[in-house]
Amino acid sequence: MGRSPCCIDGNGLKRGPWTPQEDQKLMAYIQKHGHGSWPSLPDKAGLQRCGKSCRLRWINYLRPDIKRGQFTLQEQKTIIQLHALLGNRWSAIASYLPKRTDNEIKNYWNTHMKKRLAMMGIDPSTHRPMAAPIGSANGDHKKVSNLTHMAQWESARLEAEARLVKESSKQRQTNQPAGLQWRCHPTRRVDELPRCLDILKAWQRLQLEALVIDDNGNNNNIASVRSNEVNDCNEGLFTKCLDIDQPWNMGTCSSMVGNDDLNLIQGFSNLLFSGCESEDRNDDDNMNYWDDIFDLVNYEP
DNA sequence: AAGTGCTGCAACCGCAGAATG
DNA sequence: ACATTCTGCGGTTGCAGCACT
Repeated sequence: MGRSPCCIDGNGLKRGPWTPQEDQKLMAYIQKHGHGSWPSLPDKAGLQRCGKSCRLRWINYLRPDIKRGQFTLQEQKTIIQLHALLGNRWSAIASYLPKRTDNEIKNYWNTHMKKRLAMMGIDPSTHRPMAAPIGSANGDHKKVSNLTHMAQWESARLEAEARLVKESSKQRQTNQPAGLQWRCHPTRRVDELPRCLDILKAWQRLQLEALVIDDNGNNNNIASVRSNEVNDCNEGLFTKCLDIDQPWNMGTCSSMVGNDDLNLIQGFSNLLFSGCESEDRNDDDNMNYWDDIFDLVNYEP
């Protein structure tokens, strides 16, 4: 049953790092003939490697449409968000990051992002606050409470994000021009980017800044202040969304985004929490939903 | 300069499911 | 229906290069 490993020791096949000559042979062959059947490729290409090794080398390194090097902030955000939604399904995550391979994303997650989230007191596997965040004293209830609210807000935001990703995916499947997720509105132009996205971006930027500073370990005080700002603002937003009678944390939120945007945030976050799942809605409902969003976007105090 | 420990990443391994005969 | 092969995936390992002592 099953099958034996294709690269067992002593079968004459080479293992370990690829040489430039081997890379050249593999690239030349695939560019001329395509990869075809991987198991038969090494013989045809004159390589002393197993097909599996050739496939891996091509997919993870030699393919011409691969982007290498530092992950951008946007890519890092996307990875965090998709990991929260999809878990360790690296190939699925990679499908949303053009030109990045699942192996590269997996490595990046394991070597960089897991540590950063852990430093923030967030469990990298569940994306929820850990019971005892690293660096905090026992019984630091205020911090844990903030993190809980942060996680709740993040969860709601991810839900919205997931919906947008889904819409975006549908869009791609119908061969319409790909692009930003907000283009899923049937009649809106690409350049009509919603202002409410700025709020989410501001939130994400603050969070990432705190993350980066935390990671360097050079300026933990600033990171702490930043995190608290974000948490306070999230707490205000979240409370407002859940209970309209709760006092709105005007001070902290206006310090972050300015008074002019408060109604915008209120409206947007209310929409996020107003049962905007589109599964059971028809096209008209969806159209109205997006119109509401864009009305908010165009809100001018 | 030499030794040691750590980090990042390319490559490997084993498994599951699809495809094929 | 079953055995075998192929493909793709996620977890893990090994090593080169770097930082530190």
